[in-house]
Amino acid sequence: MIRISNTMTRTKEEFVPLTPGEVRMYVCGVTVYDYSHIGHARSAIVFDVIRRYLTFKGYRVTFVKNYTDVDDRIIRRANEAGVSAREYAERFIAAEREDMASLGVLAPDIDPKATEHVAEMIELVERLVDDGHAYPVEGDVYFAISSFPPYGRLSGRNLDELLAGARVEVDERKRDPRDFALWKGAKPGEPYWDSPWGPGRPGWHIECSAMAMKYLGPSFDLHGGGEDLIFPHHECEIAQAEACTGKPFARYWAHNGMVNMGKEKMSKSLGNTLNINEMVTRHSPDALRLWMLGTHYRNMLEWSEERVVESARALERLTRLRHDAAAVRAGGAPASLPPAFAEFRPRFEKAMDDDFNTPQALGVLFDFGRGLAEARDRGGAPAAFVAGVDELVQLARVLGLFGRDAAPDGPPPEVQRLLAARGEARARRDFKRGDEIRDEIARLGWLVEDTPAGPRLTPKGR
RNA sequence: GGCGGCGUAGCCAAGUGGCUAAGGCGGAGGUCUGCAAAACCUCUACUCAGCGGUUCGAAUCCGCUCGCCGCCUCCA
Repeated sequence: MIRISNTMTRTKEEFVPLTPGEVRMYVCGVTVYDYSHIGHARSAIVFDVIRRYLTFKGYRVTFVKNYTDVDDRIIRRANEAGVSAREYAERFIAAEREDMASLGVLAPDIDPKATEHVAEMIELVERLVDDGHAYPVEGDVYFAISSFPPYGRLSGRNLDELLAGARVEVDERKRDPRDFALWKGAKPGEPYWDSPWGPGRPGWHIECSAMAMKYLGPSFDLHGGGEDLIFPHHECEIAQAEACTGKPFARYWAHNGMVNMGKEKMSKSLGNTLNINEMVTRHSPDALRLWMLGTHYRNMLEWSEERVVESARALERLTRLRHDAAAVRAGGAPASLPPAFAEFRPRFEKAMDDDFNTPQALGVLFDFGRGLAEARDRGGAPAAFVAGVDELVQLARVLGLFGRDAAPDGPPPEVQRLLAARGEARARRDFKRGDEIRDEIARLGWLVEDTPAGPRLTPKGR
């Protein structure tokens, strides 16, 4: 049984999908006006892991993640750059896809763009207007908050507090200052679509309601995103969707914590971001992922290059096991998982079942790793060791780690030649020469270690 | 001001009523080695921000205090 923290109820609840054996989930993607940063990476990795785990548990998962490709900032920056908004957005959509692939994040089943669903949004707005939930004013359309009493439930605020809040913008044309835009009339120089209210473009919130319902139906299982989207974005999504269909929108709401730079949230508006494309040149995707998953997804995570380096170091112990297993795999017949290693999968699942507790799940993996290393050093049954490593890798892959095969490239002939020469020198007990050759091999990028079974070559930086 | 969250070892971080307070990094000692590296073993929080309270029993529940963060505006 999977339990999940539901932002809507603020409790951990048993996860029961609407259709047995099937999960439909929607996650809010990025607004594509700049490169994606570490904060976006966290959200992506968190929901990637949730998706992978649900799949691992046997659910048929449909995963939708959108692109917001029309927005004030896209338009402004595209104008500055002298290209169309569409062209500008496409550039960053391509970059985002590359970034996600480089992080080992699985592509969504569907990744709809807002601009390709304007018709659905117009239809949704029309229905809201017809039903008295929305009203047009001079080419704009606003959602009438007073027509939807549950507004504020997700974020835990009541309508009076919102009014009292100092930062509600005053717009005389709105009936109520808390009303929000569903449709924005086009200003000169802006891209637009024709609508019953004149040329314009959709508001931000409406796109997610429209696309989620188009691909997942009026009611679906899990809606995710960063916790900074709870209000107003997700609140508005609910209002639009439920006012329109009269059906409950998402059953469970999951929100990931922010990545902080120092004490402050990393965000594009604060200008303190670290882009993914730069980070993946400095750190392996697995190190970044291990670092992120070492903190529960709902907690704040402070950026620290040192922590990532530590994670890379921790990872090496497990990576070593993979290499060692690969080295002996060729030898014997495959074995089934020995009983000594049977405890780890249930422990792993127990951790993950409890609101996707990746820090605890990783603890299990490291315990497993210790057990395997011990078995390896004891000698004995290599096939059992290999079977154990296979199990470990399977579990790690549920977290998106070890996506690439261990099969290392063999050492180049030059390195092999040097290794043989070193062996001869050492046999003569000419350790000085041996050490020189070891340094030479190191310069070629390979680490030499002497084990009871002979020298072992490992490519550096793995 | 309103709403939500956090404060656990040198650092990071699980644990949210009762076995020895996970795991990672770092540190100390040991085994192995020509040396090294790696690996393995042992040790590294009598204590969970502070103070009260509830309870047979609390890091875990309640209250207060202190410190920090997020949202209330675009934001993953």
